[in-house]
Amino acid sequence: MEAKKSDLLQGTLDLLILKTLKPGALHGYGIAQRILITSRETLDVQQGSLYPALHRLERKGLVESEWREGESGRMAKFYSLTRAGRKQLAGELDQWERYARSIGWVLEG
Amino acid sequence: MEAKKSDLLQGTLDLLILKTLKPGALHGYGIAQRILITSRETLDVQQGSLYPALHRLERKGLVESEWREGESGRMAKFYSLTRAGRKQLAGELDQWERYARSIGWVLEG
DNA sequence: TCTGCATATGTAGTGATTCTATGTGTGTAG
DNA sequence: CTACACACATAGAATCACTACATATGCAGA
Repeated sequence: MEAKKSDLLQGTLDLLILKTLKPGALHGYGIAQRILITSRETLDVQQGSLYPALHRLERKGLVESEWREGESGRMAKFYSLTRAGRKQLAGELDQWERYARSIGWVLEG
Repeated sequence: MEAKKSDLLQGTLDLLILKTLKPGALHGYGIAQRILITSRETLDVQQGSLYPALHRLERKGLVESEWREGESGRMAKFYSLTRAGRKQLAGELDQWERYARSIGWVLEG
């Protein structure tokens, strides 16, 4: 119903998630927090975007999940990269760089 | 039916078009050519994306159009930026830069 | 001549993805 | 005992780029 001021560009969320999982497993909530921090409070991933994205990535075999107890003593679903996920991350990193460079050329052009 | 490997990230097409129109009026086909050239053959805007985008921008009052004879002696619809369009362009340029920087932080983080 | 190609505009339908809004439940601090 | 941060999830709406298709013109070459 509302303005849909799309915080994230479509297609970049997967990249952010995969990159955030690279150092090690994290639960969904933690992924969003990590992205918020590393982006210096500029990228706030909404829960309604995050969880569907994680399920999508899992369905594609890029991440896998496991329920474990977190540091807070609470159960949470920890996601980690699969081998395919690491490969996908490398590809998406490259894609992003090439894309940003292309846009840059047009904006300077 | 097909893989939907989305050449362009959603939301960046308007920016590319507005930027391309900044130096002066161009017809749709010419805009796509210009983007292809300035992006060094990396961004190929499809017709099915281009024309809806132009109509969208016109409906929003960011560009205006006029049928004129082109250099080829053929009639074509020339688009040019409105004042609102120039303002929008400035905003989108800024947004893109901030967004790309944010992504960069996460990817380095 | 006529055949094809680059030019030029457009629509319909599909698919992918992010958003808002909402719902559930737990552990802890005041 | 009451908030609040944590933690997961889905439904529905909106946006937007893509494929595929339809139409038409001017010119070059066979």
